[in-house]
Amino acid sequence: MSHPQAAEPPAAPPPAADGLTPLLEGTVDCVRRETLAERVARGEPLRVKWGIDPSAPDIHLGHTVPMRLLRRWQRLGHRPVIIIGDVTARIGDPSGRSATRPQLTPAAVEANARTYLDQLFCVLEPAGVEVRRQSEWFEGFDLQQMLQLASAVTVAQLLQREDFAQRLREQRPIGLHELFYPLLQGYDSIATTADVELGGTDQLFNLLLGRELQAAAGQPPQVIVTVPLLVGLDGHRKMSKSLANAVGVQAPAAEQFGQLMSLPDEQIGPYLALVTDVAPERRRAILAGMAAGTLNPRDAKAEMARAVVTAFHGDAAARHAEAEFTQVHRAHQRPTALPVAAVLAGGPQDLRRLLVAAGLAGSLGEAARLVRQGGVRLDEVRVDDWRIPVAPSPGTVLQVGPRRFVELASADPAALAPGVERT
RNA sequence: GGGCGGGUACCGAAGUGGUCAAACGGGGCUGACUGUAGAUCAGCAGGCGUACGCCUACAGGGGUUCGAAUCCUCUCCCGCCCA
Repeated sequence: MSHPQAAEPPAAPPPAADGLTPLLEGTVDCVRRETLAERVARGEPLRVKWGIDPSAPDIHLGHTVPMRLLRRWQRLGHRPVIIIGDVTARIGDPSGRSATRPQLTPAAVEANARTYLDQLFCVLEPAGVEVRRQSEWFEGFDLQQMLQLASAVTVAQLLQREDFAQRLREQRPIGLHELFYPLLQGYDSIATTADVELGGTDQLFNLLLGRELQAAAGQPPQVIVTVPLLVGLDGHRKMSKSLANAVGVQAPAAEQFGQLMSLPDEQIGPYLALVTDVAPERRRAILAGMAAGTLNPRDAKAEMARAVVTAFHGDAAARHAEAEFTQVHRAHQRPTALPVAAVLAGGPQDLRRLLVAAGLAGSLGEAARLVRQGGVRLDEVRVDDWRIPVAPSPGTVLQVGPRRFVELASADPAALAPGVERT
């Protein structure tokens, strides 16, 4: 990553003589704070733009950092203008990436865009939100308009962007289409007459370019507000679906809880600040407790995880997820509900084939390896030789590793043993 | 159009005729330990066959050779320099 952003909770903002604290608390940069202060002082409801590319099916926790800020503005009387980047998603935002992204097909983008609409309102309140798609204005864009847009900036200007500059330096490819990304995003601000645009700190370049394009189009340039980037579960890189370090807002409660528990301890503070509503005093108490050694980081992390899961699934589901987690990972017991695999033939079977059929191994070789390494259990009893066929009865629990469980059932539906619970 | 350097497993990257199913790092997985799916330590890691073995794989095609990721050739793709 070219510019890893420590997602430290930002320092307390300066005393808010201009009354902007409620709008800017927890943010990183604000470009043209004076402009913002004036307009807010006049009581103007502002059009606050935030864009998201439907480049993956799920919105994740990282997206919710700007979304939560947007919600705050919304509650203070401003209008969220959400841009679904159904055109830029086909380019793939190269921000902060060191490689060209694969381009998505329009159909894939469309499918993702649909799922986003629901997910947005996991955080935002629907009333008064303006949701727009880029295709509304780019569908009819002609070459003339494209060239005119492109003439507003220079190549040198675009190449200042750190990820482009870095790739150029390292002699790695930069697709010409990628240079258009900031232009398109900037044009969105013109099309929606944005007064303010929010984004992660990695978006600063794009956001600033939006100001220039607006000015060139005769519009007052938008105010820019950036928020810290949320570090992913690996504890180092920005949360991103493609880095497989993301927590989906629609993931099941148990999965979210477990993923959050795998977060490195140093990120507990940033997560509390960025993706929970835990009060600042409580946050400080938690961090102080960990520093003093009086609070087990595991418990602090569990509190954070519970707060996050509660926001998406409610209190009961969050408590249940925590209880299950404790049961499986601390007490090393099976979870209360298990997936059922109808794979039993009724006689002795090759354990490897059972594992593959139950979806616990990808190949016979992998299955053999899991058994050899001692990772396979039948009803809690380790089985370490796959060459001896096994004949488990329906209801037996097949386990791989510490956290993958499957309840075995007969492959023949007619022979389903009575009393076997199907889920 | 010319010159040069590249394309290796999920990712990055070694290897430049046999001992290569391919070093090393990351990611993944298993075990031990534990405060968790965290940290640390150990190990595993193409597919099929219950050892020996076979098949597929080092951008793609063709070739040389007893034998090729490695040599030749054509094609495709990427980067740099020159035009």
